[in-house]
Amino acid sequence: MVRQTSCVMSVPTSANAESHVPAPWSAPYSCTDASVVIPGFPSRSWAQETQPQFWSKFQVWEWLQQTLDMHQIDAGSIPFQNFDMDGQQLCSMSFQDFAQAAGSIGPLLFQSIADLKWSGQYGIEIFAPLDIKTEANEYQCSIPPFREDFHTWQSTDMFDIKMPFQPPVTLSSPTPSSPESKPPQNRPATTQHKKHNPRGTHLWEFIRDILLNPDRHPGLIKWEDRTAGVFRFLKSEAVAQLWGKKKNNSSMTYEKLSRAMRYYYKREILERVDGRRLVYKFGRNAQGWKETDK
DNA sequence: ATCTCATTTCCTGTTT
DNA sequence: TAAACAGGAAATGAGA
Repeated sequence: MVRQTSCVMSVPTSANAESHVPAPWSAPYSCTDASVVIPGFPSRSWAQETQPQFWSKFQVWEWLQQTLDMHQIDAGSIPFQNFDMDGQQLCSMSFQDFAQAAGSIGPLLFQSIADLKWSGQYGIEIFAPLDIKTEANEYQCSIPPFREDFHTWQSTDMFDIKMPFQPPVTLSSPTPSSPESKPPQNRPATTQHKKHNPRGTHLWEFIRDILLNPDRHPGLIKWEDRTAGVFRFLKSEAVAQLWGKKKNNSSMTYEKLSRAMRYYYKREILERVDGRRLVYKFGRNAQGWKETDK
């Protein structure tokens, strides 16, 4: 019995700030208000959509994330907890408050909110990327082409292609594709060169490979801090579907994928990144992701 | 056949 | 309120 997954929202993305090639399946900001189009989609008033003073904490968080995305600012450079507030509180912040909360980025954020307040008041769409309905945008715009794309991947599985980091000679591990490899002395000779890796690629390697090949899957996952190994899912459900495709499992969801990701914390393949949704960090037992590993 | 491993599935509760 | 996060428990399936 397969539980049907409905359209699930991943973190809304601004236009792929990092990837120069726009995602073939996404025309994010050309999509119109999906609450009109999608039956059952929770409708919100226009004022609630556009005027920051109506935002929830979560929407404030979304705005923050997207504004940083837009300006290609490392999200780790500002303390998100300083913006743990709803839209009303946000709008009551002075220029100085922003400067205090976000340092040098404060003015930029202040300007962004000022623009939004103004555009909200007069009905002008200045901040197009702040489309709270990215969920619906993905439903409308992303999924169908995304599936088409699957067909192209089907025949040429990227993970069967030799990656720049793949050659074993470049890595210390005898089995570069396996994270948990222990020093060979503890393993029988027969298993030293062949890890228990029944399905070819582990999840964390799959994620890593997407990150290392952004042109192949633009807009799915992006580095937040390249050197520290911090990354963020932009299209969580799309990644899950891609993973499911690889595993021949059409019912894969981000919820299930994320459970597998959480198991990696204990094994130190991933480290927790607290307080930031859809953000993970490679741990000491993840290999092949560093720039120096190439 | 049995065991291990790496998920996958399902779940309840919590946080954002 | 929805989406994401946490993590327990059990199931699954492929390799050893």
